[in-house]
This record gives sequence, structure tokens and C-alpha cells, in this order.
Amino acid sequence: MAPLDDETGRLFLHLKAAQGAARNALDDALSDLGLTSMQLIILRTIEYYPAISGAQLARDCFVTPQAMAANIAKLEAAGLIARNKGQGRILEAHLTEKGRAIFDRAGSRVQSAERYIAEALGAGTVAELDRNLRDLTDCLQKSLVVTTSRTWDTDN
Amino acid sequence: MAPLDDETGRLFLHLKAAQGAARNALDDALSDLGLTSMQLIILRTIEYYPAISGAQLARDCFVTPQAMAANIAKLEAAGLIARNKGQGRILEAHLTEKGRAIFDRAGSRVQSAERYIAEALGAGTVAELDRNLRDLTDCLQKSLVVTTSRTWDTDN
DNA sequence: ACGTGTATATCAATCAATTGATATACTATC
DNA sequence: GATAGTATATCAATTGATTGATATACACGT
Repeated sequence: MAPLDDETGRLFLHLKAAQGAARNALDDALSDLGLTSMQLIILRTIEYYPAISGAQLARDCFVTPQAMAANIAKLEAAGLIARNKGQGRILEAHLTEKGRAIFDRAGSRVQSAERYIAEALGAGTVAELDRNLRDLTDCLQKSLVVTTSRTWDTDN
Repeated sequence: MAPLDDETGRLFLHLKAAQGAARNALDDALSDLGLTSMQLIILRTIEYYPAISGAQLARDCFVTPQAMAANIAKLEAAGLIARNKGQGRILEAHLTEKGRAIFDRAGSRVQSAERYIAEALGAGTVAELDRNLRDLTDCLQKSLVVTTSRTWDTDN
């Protein structure tokens, strides 16, 4: 019975399924490092944007500032990141030695996973999928911003 | 600063972003019907598989049985679905008149949204995206099942 | 200099989903 | 027919994230 054939809402459902499966796979691959997929993404973002603020981190990782603050607190308590005062109220996040070491190990796991996916789907397909996902996100966010919470025909 | 250009973990991040954006868009489009995107998916699944059990519903919608039970309880309290005893412990779910009426209205909203997406990305692209998402899910789930929580090289 | 506006961080309460555990109904096996 | 196994539902506790509200730090226009 598993896979639905009906049309309506299919894309949304498959999006949810794929995201869940990817999260589970990543969490699983990282569990023995004591990292969650979310934490890895945070480390990755800090590594790419050193001295980033919590608020910006939240935006880049698609969670609320509060949720990010909780994650950051844990990573800081674990000694993987450090924070120092920056401009305004900003607390700039940086990877510590330990954080970088763990991130390097975790990163190679993720890359292995991505290679595995690339082999299964084909590298071109993955790139295409990635691009389509971004286009979809853009198009949905634009439609919301433009109409401020009144998209598509509400009159039926 | 917004869009990350780094490679590692990109697919996962874009998956999360797209799923979040789609969920928000759907929730927004359905808010005045008092329906969440999750509830719509549930109604859709019941409509397609009448007399379905809660456990099966949970599997099809990619949530735990407990989470599904909570959702079902709300839908039942709202009079959108009804349940009757079936084989075993199964409680068969059906749409009520009211449930079908609301589902029809909600469904046309979703279809409008999907048309909007199809126009933005191209119908072929959407079909392709949908297929790729399913392939990705399959490949990730298979890799987990096969190795029972020891996928990819853990030795680094 | 001063008020307005914006960005950041963080406290509090709430909500939704998860993990873990338990009871019930049926199926299959010995 | 008793026993083991499977599937369903549901209770309880926990986690993770959200919405809402508040305080601080800076930029800007007047």
C-alpha cells in the first residue's frame, strides 16, 4: 500500500519523505560523533562564514533564532565553538580546535554519503535536483512575500 | 550572505529549505479553512484509501503512530472524519460529509498551488523533481536498512 | 542631541513530534 | 489448543521547535 499514486499534494509529501530520510541518514552517520545533522549544518555554516551571528546562522539554516540559540548553546558547552562579542549585540561564532577536528571527521562522512547518493542517482541528477529544490524554494517564498499571506485563489 | 555556496551538506540544507517553504505555503493557503498541511495530507490519504488504519496512515504520511493519533483525534473532534472498528484493533478512518466538503475546497487550493509551481518551474521539471525525490528517498532508506545503522565509512 | 527604526539576543510559554512502554487483537506454529 | 510473533492503539515522558514578548546596541534622519 505504501506509495501513493494520487496527484494532489504528492510533491509536498515526497519532499517531506526525502527530507526525513536524508535527516535520518545523516543523523545515523554522525551519531557516534555525538553530532546531529542540524549541528553539522551549523558547524559547516560557521566554517564557511566565520564570525557569523546567531541570527544570521538561524536564517541560513532555516530555523528560528531561538531554536538556533539552543543549538549554539549545546555546541558551545561541548567546546566545539566559541563566541566573542562583535558589533552591536552580535556574538560572533567560531570553530574551536576541537570543533574543527570533529567537523573535519563529520564532513568526510557527509561527503561519503553524498558520493553514495551521486552513484545511485547520477551526479548530474543530483546537481539538477539541488537546483530544482532551490528554484522551488525561491518560487514559493516569492509568492508568499508578494501577496503577504494571500496566495492563489482563496475564493472557492 | 544568504545563499551558501559551500558544497558539503548542500543537498540536505536545500531539501530542508524546500520542505519548509512548501509547508509554510500550504499552511498559509489552508489557514482560513482551519486546516494544517499535515491534516490535508491525512484527509487526502483517507480519501484515497478509505477504511485505512491509523498505523498505515502514519506510515504513508511519514510520521510516528503517536503523532498520527494526535492529528486524527483533532480531525475526528472537528467532525471531518469518523472511525469504526475493523479487523483486529484497527479503527477504520472515513471522511464525513463535512470532511469531504472541506477536503474538496482544500484540494482545489493545493491544485492551484501546484499549478503555480508548474508554471514557475515547468511541468516537466516538477515531474522530474518528484521522481528524483522518490529515488533519493528510496536510495537513502535502502542504505539504512541494508547496513542497519552502519552506512558509509565510519572509520575516519 | 534625540527619537525612530532595525538587528540581535534571550526569557517564557506553548505546541508538535519523538522515544519508550503497555495492552489488546489477531495469525501462525508447534 | 497453547505459545510465539505481529500489528494496532494508546499512555507517559521527553525533546525540539515555534510564537510572543522584552531588553540591549547600534544607525540614521531631523
